[in-house]
Amino acid sequence: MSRSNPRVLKTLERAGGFASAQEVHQLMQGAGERIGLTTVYRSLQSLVTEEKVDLLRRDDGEAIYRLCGQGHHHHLLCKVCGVTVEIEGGAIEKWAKSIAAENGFRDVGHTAEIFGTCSNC
Amino acid sequence: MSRSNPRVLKTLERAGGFASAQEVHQLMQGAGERIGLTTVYRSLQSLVTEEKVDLLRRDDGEAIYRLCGQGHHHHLLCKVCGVTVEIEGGAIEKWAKSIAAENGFRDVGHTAEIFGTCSNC
DNA sequence: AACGACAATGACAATCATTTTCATTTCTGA
DNA sequence: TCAGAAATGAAAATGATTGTCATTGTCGTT
Repeated sequence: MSRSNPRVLKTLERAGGFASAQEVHQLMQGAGERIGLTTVYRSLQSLVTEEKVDLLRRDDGEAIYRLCGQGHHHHLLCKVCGVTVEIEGGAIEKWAKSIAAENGFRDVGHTAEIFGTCSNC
Repeated sequence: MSRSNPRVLKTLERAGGFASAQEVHQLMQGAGERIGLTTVYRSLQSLVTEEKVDLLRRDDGEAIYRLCGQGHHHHLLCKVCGVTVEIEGGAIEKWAKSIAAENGFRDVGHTAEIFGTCSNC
């Protein structure tokens, strides 16, 4: 049931661990690999589900996929140059859990991102 | 040359200072205002340029617009029935500020959402 | 080898937010 | 009032992403 095509993962690595689905597809086509765009999308989705890859967004909303370390974390993003820093979210985890409990919610997840201007920009 | 229609800004305020272009448009239509989707988009773009409004992204890539300088809040969302609860984010504000400071970031903003299953579902 | 069940694939169509086009309407200043 | 600029919005275009579905590959069993 693992739809995460290893060739897609390889290509993402070759791309520097940071590319959009369309770019991964073009890279593979350019390298002579025969693969459909649909399959690239499906593989990337599986990789995200398996938490082997991170799903972020370009400024124009296009999805970009990035190799990342294991575990759940959050991002600090520079709006100017696009650099991202993975950060610990221990405080957030606790906050989300307690808020959810107060309101009787179950099976909770959360998202949190911080964005600003980094020291170089 | 100010294409930032004040009715759009008003509506964004009415929406709690946090909505997508499509939602703003629907709100205005629902309120009986005659306005085209194109104009809503153009107005929101201008508001972003004028830095009266912040442009963020939903998880699915849809653009969401947020009033700047506004004390904002966060949401607790039920994935089943869609009910949302506005929540206080004091802890998050502090967390975001300190993380940003540690990494030398300026002009920081953030997003945070919690989702799960509410007590009725 | 031949079969069947089922997962994987990909060409193509559909969806949906957003942008572009362009004709029409509204404003504004002389 | 009139001309030109700006604003508006309906409809078409765009582009990323998802859905459909027929075909192909894989694998365990006879």
